[in-house]
Amino acid sequence: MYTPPKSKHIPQATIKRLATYVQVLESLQRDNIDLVASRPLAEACGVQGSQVRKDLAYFGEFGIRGVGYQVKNLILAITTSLGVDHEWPMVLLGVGNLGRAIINHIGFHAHGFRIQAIFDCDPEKIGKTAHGFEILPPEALAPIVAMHKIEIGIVTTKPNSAQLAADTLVSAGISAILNFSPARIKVPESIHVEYVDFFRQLYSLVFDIVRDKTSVWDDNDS
Amino acid sequence: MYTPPKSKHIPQATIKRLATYVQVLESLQRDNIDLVASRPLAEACGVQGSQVRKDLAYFGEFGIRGVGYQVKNLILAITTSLGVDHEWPMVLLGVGNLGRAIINHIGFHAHGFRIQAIFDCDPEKIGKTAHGFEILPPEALAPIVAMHKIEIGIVTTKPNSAQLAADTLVSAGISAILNFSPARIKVPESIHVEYVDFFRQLYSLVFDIVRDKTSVWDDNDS
DNA sequence: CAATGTGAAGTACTTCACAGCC
DNA sequence: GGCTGTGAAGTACTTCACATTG
Repeated sequence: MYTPPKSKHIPQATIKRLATYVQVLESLQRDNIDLVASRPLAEACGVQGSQVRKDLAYFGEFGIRGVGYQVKNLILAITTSLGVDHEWPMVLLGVGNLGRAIINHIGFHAHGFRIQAIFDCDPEKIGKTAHGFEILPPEALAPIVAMHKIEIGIVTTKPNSAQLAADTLVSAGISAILNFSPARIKVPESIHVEYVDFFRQLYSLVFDIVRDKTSVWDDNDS
Repeated sequence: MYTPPKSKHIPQATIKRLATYVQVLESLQRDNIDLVASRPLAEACGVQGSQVRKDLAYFGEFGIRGVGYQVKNLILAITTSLGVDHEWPMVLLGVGNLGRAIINHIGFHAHGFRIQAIFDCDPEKIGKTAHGFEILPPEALAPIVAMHKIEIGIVTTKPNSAQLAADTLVSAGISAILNFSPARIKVPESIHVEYVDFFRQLYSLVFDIVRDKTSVWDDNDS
């Protein structure tokens, strides 16, 4: 059951961190730890204790003063607050290497993100199967989205097909897109898009490495 | 050749955006566009024009007033500033589905990120090949890292092996880790880590979808 | 008495607005 | 005339510090 958040605006950064908290809490659960304070939880996530408490406070009071948080309770509180406490069927467009890896990604299923059907434009691929799914043509998308009330579409096409895939998803009635292709896409205001682009992170790592090296050389004047 | 940045501190967010700018600039280049102003570039990246100009200003003056930026020039200026204008050899630990997809990921090679060798702990896998690479045992890591002066390691193991993989990389002398496994890892201060975790983004999409729905119901009082 | 929940203070990032230049 | 480069103003997020409570 969904409980509305206490506060009106919640930072994007908070939502992303909450996902991390769940990840760490689940690993604590596997180790049979059922109580945790904000500080150790925060440390495992690479943030401050006060950050954890503030993030949670946007949604309610889930802790016990002087004690901490019950792991099981807190996982449920966060997943319920975010809306990830039930199944989310999804469709995937673009059955290349990356697409196949995503289809097979075990973690999805365990967290309620279930791929319902997969699609590709390539006539060579249509009709064949990948990890037990029949590869369908784009025309088959809209009825499946409607029938299963699917709201999330995954794009794993090559960059030059990403916009077409996005357009197809939008006209099929999807409301959010997870884009793995290294291309920006244009969609109506009302559609939510997230980009999974590890080049951003690789660039960031390289910059950090280079910065480290140069700061060793010139640690003299300003 | 590397030019040091004009300013001392540069926001992480700026670095990540610069990677996006390069991506969009490269697609402009493919369309034979060789001049672009901050505004249209910014729109394609989903940010403000002033943001683009400020981000670039951290590193120098690359534009022509009244005109805009030369696409080719700007790509070079950004890649040089970040240190991604030359090859970065990498190693990969964990040859499962995801690992194989990453090895085969064509974009890496095109951007100078070259996988040099791949490793796995599973005796069943060691000695076999994946996409033309022989799967090596962890013991072989340190000498290869040293020989090729490798600084970046990719972790694509299952979550319960991620810490072991990270420890192996650190003791082999790596200085940055790109972690695809859905587990937090502990490393010394001096090691840079970036997490590629699309659950964060999926959670964020779900929250946006749910928020949209509820805000339609209660658009009355505060 | 230990750890939460939270206003208030601090910091970091973004946008504005316009002078400077092509 | 149009667009860059940039201080100054604004906004958003993070951390502090402490009153509160099991």
